[in-house]
Amino acid sequence: MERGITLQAPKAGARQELLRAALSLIREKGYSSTTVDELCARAGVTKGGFFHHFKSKDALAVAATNHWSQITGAFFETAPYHQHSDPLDRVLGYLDFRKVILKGKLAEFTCLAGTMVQEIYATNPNIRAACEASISGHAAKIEADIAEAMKRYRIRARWSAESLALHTQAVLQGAFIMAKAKDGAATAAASIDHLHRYIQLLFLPVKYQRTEKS
Amino acid sequence: MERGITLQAPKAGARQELLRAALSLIREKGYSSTTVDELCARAGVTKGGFFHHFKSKDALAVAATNHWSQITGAFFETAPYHQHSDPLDRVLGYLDFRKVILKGKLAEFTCLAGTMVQEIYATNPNIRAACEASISGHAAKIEADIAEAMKRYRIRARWSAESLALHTQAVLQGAFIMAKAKDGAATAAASIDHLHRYIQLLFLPVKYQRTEKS
DNA sequence: GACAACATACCGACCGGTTGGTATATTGCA
DNA sequence: TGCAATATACCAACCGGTCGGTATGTTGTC
Repeated sequence: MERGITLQAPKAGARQELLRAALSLIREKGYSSTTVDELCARAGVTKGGFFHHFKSKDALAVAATNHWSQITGAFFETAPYHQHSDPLDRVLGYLDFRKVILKGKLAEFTCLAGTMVQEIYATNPNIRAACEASISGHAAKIEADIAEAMKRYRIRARWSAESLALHTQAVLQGAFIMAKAKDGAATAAASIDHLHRYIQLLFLPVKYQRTEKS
Repeated sequence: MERGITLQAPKAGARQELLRAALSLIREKGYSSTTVDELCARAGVTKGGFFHHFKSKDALAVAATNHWSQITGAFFETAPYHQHSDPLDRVLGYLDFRKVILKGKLAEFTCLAGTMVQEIYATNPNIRAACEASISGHAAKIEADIAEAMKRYRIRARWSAESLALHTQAVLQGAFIMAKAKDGAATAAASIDHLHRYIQLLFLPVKYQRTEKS
């Protein structure tokens, strides 16, 4: 009896709530300056609950990164740019979409994996591997569209679909750093524009090149 | 009396040695997980020495970032690509040079400001400002060459020299993240290649476009 | 269907070690 | 003598992690 009214209830279970807390806190202040107590407080979970679900703070980081891959995977999967039949339009539409996303606080559009890997690449192989999987996994989705576009437009070039896909991720990660340094997304948006223009130039048939004033 | 043999002596003074230690340690493991004791140990300085020269760990971070700006400023100032008389060659030569630099351990070619800003952008305005100044200051050098190249080749475009210069920095910062995630510089080098190709495409006169198979 | 046995989820006080920082010598040079 | 530079000893707060314990299922057995 007394079903009990749970104050600041972990609606989705303590584990899910801890993962959610990890995503926001780590994106705000990085991994190592995020404390377990902070994570517990934001998740509405006690310390005992934390270590019941995760054997260490590092283990949570790995789980949070995998969770991040899932969340973002689903997010981009349902994004509107997938409707284009032309694969090149999908690639360019992806970039447009990423530009539209640059709204609100920095921690809301920034990448968990890119933020974390900077701090832990040399000290925590497990987290690093999870970050690598997250970034490469996302790049693979774009790579598929790029490869299809190369086939359709009969592009034979020195660069590969894979390297261009990874380059898009590098530009985005770099754009996030610039946004953090400049405390605003304007430079990041401009960088995405440059990348957009680059890909257009790579795919534009010769006869059309330069006609639109770069 | 007892002059004492100073083991691992700070040859260049404690302050300089602490700055040097900060550059290497922060690039290896990030800012917040670098401890004052570690910094002292690597610099061969005691804790009292540390707080004699810097009033806090944060103050050291600001000083180290400014020191970083100086070091890198001097380093690129004397790099060989400045010898080109054509400003576009200097811009492209800069990128070639950055690619050549990608040697050794990750912490040896990675950017201090880009690494640190990710962790502290929301929590430490002073350090963030120092990082911003470092990155923007470096970009300004490249911007000058880009602007000169635009004038010489009579480029009138939607993008500005400033935005392209900042884009080069975004690409480099992103490339560093990819290098850390992938634990190797190959992807970073490929990304610089893409940027190199982009700038060539932007500046290539119409008649030559596409003849070199992108 | 009752009850013992076990598993899962969660709690919060507590621990040993670490952290950034301070207080207080000691040294060496102008 | 005076002052900058360096060293030693120490602190209080904080950190990740442990531990004994409770409440609530779930399962197997007769």
